[in-house]
Amino acid sequence: MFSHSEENYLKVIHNLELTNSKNVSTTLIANELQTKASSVTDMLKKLADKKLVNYEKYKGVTLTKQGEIIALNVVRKHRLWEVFLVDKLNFNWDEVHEVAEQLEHIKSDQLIDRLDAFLNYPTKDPHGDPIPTKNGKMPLDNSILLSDAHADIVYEVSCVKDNSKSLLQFLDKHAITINSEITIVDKFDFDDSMTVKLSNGILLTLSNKVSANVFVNLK
Amino acid sequence: MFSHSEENYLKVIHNLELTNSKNVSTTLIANELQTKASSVTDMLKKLADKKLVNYEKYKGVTLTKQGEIIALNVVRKHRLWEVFLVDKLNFNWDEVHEVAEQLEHIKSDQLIDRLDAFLNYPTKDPHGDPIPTKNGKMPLDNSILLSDAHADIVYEVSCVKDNSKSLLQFLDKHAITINSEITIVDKFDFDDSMTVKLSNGILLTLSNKVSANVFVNLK
DNA sequence: ATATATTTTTAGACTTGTCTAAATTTAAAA
DNA sequence: TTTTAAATTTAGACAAGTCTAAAAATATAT
Ligand SMILES: [Mn+2]
Ligand SMILES: [Mn+2]
Ligand SMILES: [Mn+2]
Ligand SMILES: [Mn+2]
Repeated sequence: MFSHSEENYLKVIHNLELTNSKNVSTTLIANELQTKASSVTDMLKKLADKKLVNYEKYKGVTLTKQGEIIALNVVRKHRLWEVFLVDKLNFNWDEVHEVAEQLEHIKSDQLIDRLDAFLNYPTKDPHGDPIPTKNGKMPLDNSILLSDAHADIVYEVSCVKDNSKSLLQFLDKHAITINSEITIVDKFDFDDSMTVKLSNGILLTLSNKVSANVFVNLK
Repeated sequence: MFSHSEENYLKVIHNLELTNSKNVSTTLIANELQTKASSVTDMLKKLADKKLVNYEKYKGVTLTKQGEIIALNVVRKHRLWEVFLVDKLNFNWDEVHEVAEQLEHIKSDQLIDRLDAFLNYPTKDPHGDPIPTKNGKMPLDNSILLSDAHADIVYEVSCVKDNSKSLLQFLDKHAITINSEITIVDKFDFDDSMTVKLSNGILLTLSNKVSANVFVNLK
């Protein structure tokens, strides 16, 4: 079994492997975990000893197969609990992260299997992120960023990249949720902002900061 | 906020205050927590520094008001999670303890309030133990041990004292659950065993070990 | 290519929670 | 009331996880 701390490191490394370059750097991990670079170095050595990461001094890390399996399992638990909190306990999608951050470390395969069944085998969490399967496969998704999407095509919101309260509450205010229909009406070079139309006909202007954090799919 | 370890100590001390004498001894705590007496002494000093226990060298401990509030909150969370596991995730009552032991440490008042509502404000856990209220009151119960009960009176099972798998599975096998109707037909001085009749008419002989671990109420 | 800045690692320390072994206190027995 | 036994505490150690400050390595800029 692995500690909360080890699990958090593995999860963050996995996350950074997806979004950033191949070899994840010490500082990136430190920022993500709100800790110090020296602490990260210490932990990377321990994880390397346990064959959970490939670590070479000054070169950053990658997860080993074993490390990835554990990371995906933590992500799976995190996202299943988020679904539980939103679907069953009526949490809002901007309120679930901190609690799921704790719940993801509960050790019981039976618990997760039954929770999965209770929730009707969801494939996405409340933020549109895919839930890894029991056998450690992360479902693929061919979404694109709204900021890279084209005008006059009907898309639907599939996922939010940034799970911060401020973005989630912003989207709430403008009635944009997962599966919302959205069409780009106009794009502005000056600041990369855009005007979009929602299914209820309402027109909105979104900054690049927003559109670069919302994934969409062809409807 | 308090650590898992501190919470476990407070919970166990609370438990021992109820079942044993007033001042809880170091060894009792050590046994209950599967740890060493010297570790307990160390922790008692820390808890005393934080004003959570009244501790005098060689004299054992009692919880302070503050300590009791925290202990009752942990017990509340433990028991609510047990209800969740049994009622919603179809766990058997002998399978929930270890998982609840972990879940009881999740920190979120909002989570517990909503879980409580989701479960319909239960007052007892799957083992018949009362669930402390949000404001730290432990509901009273005037149950008596089956071993102290009288013959030819109809009782109902209210609670099990021992939550071990072996007792719970024994009761399962003989279809004795919380709220089961039970009448003592005969008591035997020789080994303090007894013959009881269940509502379905079935007669059973129970050892003292069993009857001394089952609480009943007048029906 | 050399100097400067940034990143990463080491060295040494601290906290929490635990342990063993030895000393001390309290309780029980002779 | 001694003596013996049991319970409790102290002393000293260790692992996990973190930190600060300083050294070493790498990347960037002139
Ligand atoms: Mn976490
Ligand atoms: Mn999420
Ligand atoms: Mn616990
Ligand atoms: Mn219980």
